[in-house]
Amino acid sequence: MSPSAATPKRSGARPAGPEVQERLVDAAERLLGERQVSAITTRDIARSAGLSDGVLYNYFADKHDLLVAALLRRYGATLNEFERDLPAPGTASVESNLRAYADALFNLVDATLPVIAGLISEPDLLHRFVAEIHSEEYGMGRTIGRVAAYLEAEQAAGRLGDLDVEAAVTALTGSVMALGFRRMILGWTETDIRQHTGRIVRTLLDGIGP
Amino acid sequence: MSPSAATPKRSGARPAGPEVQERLVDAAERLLGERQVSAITTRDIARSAGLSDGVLYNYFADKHDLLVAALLRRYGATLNEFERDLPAPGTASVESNLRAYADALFNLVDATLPVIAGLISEPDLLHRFVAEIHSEEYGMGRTIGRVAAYLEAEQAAGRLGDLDVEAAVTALTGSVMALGFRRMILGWTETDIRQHTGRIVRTLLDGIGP
Amino acid sequence: MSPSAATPKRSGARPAGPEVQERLVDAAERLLGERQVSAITTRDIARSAGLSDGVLYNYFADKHDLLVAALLRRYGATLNEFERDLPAPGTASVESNLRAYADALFNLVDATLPVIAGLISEPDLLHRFVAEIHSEEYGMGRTIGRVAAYLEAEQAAGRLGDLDVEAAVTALTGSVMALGFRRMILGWTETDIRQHTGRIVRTLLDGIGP
Amino acid sequence: MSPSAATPKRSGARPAGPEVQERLVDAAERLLGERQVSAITTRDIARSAGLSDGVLYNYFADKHDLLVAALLRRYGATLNEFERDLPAPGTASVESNLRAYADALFNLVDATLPVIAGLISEPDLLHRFVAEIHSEEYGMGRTIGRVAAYLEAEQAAGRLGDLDVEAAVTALTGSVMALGFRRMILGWTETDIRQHTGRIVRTLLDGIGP
DNA sequence: TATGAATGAGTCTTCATTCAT
DNA sequence: GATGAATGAAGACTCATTCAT
Repeated sequence: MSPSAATPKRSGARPAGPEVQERLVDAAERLLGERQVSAITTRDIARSAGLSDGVLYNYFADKHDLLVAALLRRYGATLNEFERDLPAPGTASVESNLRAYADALFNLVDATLPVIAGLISEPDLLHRFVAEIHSEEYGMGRTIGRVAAYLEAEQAAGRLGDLDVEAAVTALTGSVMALGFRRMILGWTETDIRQHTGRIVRTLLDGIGP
Repeated sequence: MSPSAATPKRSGARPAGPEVQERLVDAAERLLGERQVSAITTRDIARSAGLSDGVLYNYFADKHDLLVAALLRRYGATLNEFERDLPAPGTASVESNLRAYADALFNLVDATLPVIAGLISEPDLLHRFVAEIHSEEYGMGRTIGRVAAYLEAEQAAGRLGDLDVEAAVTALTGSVMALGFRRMILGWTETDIRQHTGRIVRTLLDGIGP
Repeated sequence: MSPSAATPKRSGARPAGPEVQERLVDAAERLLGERQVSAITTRDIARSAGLSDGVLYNYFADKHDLLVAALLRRYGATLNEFERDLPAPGTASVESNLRAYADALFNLVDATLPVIAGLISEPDLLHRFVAEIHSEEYGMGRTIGRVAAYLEAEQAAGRLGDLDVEAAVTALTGSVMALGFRRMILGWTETDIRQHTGRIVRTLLDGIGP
Repeated sequence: MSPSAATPKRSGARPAGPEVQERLVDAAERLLGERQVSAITTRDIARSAGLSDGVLYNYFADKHDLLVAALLRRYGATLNEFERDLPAPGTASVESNLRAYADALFNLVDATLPVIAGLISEPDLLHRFVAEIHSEEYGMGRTIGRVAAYLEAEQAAGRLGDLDVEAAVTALTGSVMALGFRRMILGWTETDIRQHTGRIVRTLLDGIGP
């Protein structure tokens, strides 16, 4: 006969390990990786954190508040991941470096897009998230900054032409976003994607003019 | 006999004007422009159409069925809008033409992105929509096809270099998508955008290589 | 996109064939044979009769009224079926005759039980049906009467002992009802049943006393 | 966050008394005695238990789950009732013992029939109930087993003839079921019934053969 | 401070019944 | 008389949030 009535089991010891607040964010972050924001319930989070349904309200104003925290951490981690192993200007060839950048950007987009997308259907959440992101040093700016810095360095080193850095960054990141959408909506595979990034980098380098 | 027993209280006149089915789609489409898919309830639609709660089920299998219809119409209209006034190959300059294409693509993205994004958190709806879109002559293919056709024509006419059409299309549409996101998330204005498309087109034409 | 809006198609000619009332009852009776009473909607009936949703209310007070009519007809037909081919007293052997009666009773029960059962969950319907049945010459009485008459005749002819006819009838019909339940709930097959009726008849004839 | 947003308005004291789960089953069981299964709504149960609409889902998978629990308890109680005070083989006279059995069986049938009948129009519920019943030691088998055991013992003791136990059990239980139907449908009184059981037992003992 | 049972508004969906045409 | 679109009450179920313990 289903669940059963749980008699308040005062388990004596308080939950060991990391702070409750952190465990909640951990759990939320984990769930964020598994399903859509809108499919995550407060109970899911509590269960996943091994905590009770109500604690959440001792540390966060409401569900969204917790979710924003998790979103932020998740995004930060993804960003760190992105920044690891980016090739330095001047090394190898510009083309292979740009390909590495494109691949890294794709990973970033691939990890971020579903979350952003999920957020869009929760306007309130989205707003809080964006506000939070701007007040921190996260944000589009940071990513874009890295790409821009690389391009500028290569340009200074004469390995690139006289370019409009901002536009070039937009073109590169945008192309990669388009691929992310195709993967999400049309079901493209990693191989489809990887092959495409190479061609995009070539096209950007050569230009399409006569 | 369970669920029913509602006496239709004829509230004066029978709802005049366009067919009910159409009014429902109208209402849904209108709401789609105002809020996220997930925030639209069947009651909202009925109220907004000036009809009763249940009508919807006389014309559509379920809520999603109606929503897909609205989505399709909205998307179709946007697509038609996009295709109107695209410059013909060979006319004016390639650069100004590409700028026109970029602007049109931005409008398309700007109108579509929020919807697509909203759909992502409703897998069922997304699937039905994508299926429907592919079975019609809508779809990414149609847009991309137009851009590709233009590029090929200009290339054949010698007004463009020896380009990788598919990659070029991805770069162009992707860049525009990136702008769409900035508008959506960072609140960029139309002017910010318009100015940027010009620079992107230039960059694509010239390439960033040395 | 689902059903579609039907513009009132005044089809000119009025529905040909039997009276509308009768066609409704026909349809209802047909559906009664296919599903539970509670799963039959007025729309189902109208569709099945090839008539419009509303006509029903021109001939019957409400849905139940129509259903009772259908139930009555169905029951009457089943009863006629039962009475056809019953062996006459004095022919063949008493045992084979009783077996024939038992089989016929089983068919009656098998056809009636699900309907009765379905009715039980619609108290209102059940009451109207029972009232109607009593005011007609249908009813348990008629069936029981036939069995009783047979037993009395055989008894008068000396082919049966000095029996309590009413109790004997109850035992026979009841046994058969028990089989009906087993079929319905435990999924017994016709063969299981047929074999059992023979043993029951034997037992009734011989008695279980020492 | 779509569906929710209800502020738990603590209506004074937390519901005192027995466990909530039990109160729900109590309420459901009570309602089962008052109306047909199909006429019981989740809200009815909650109201009747003095609890809020949603609690039910904290303890049961769905409405049917709760209903099956109530059904099971009701049936179990009825079964225990039945088994209490059944005469032992060898005591008193076989006839009076059989009459005691018949009366007990009638009580069982009288309490069970409406429920079983009600279940028939709820196939899903019926299946879950039957499955549950078979997996336990309830079930037709248990009742039938008791009657069969009695008959076999008396037969071994020479107080009954050489009988077909299974058929005899069917005849006895069936007769009693027939009485149950008459009570339910024709409104027979307890006295009508009691008098009839005696005659049925006599008839079964003596047989109707010449 | 943590617990987790209880709350109840809100969601989608069904269908008997009415009535303008 | 016949049509069938429209009505809207009612049903099962979900889940963010509160608060006595």
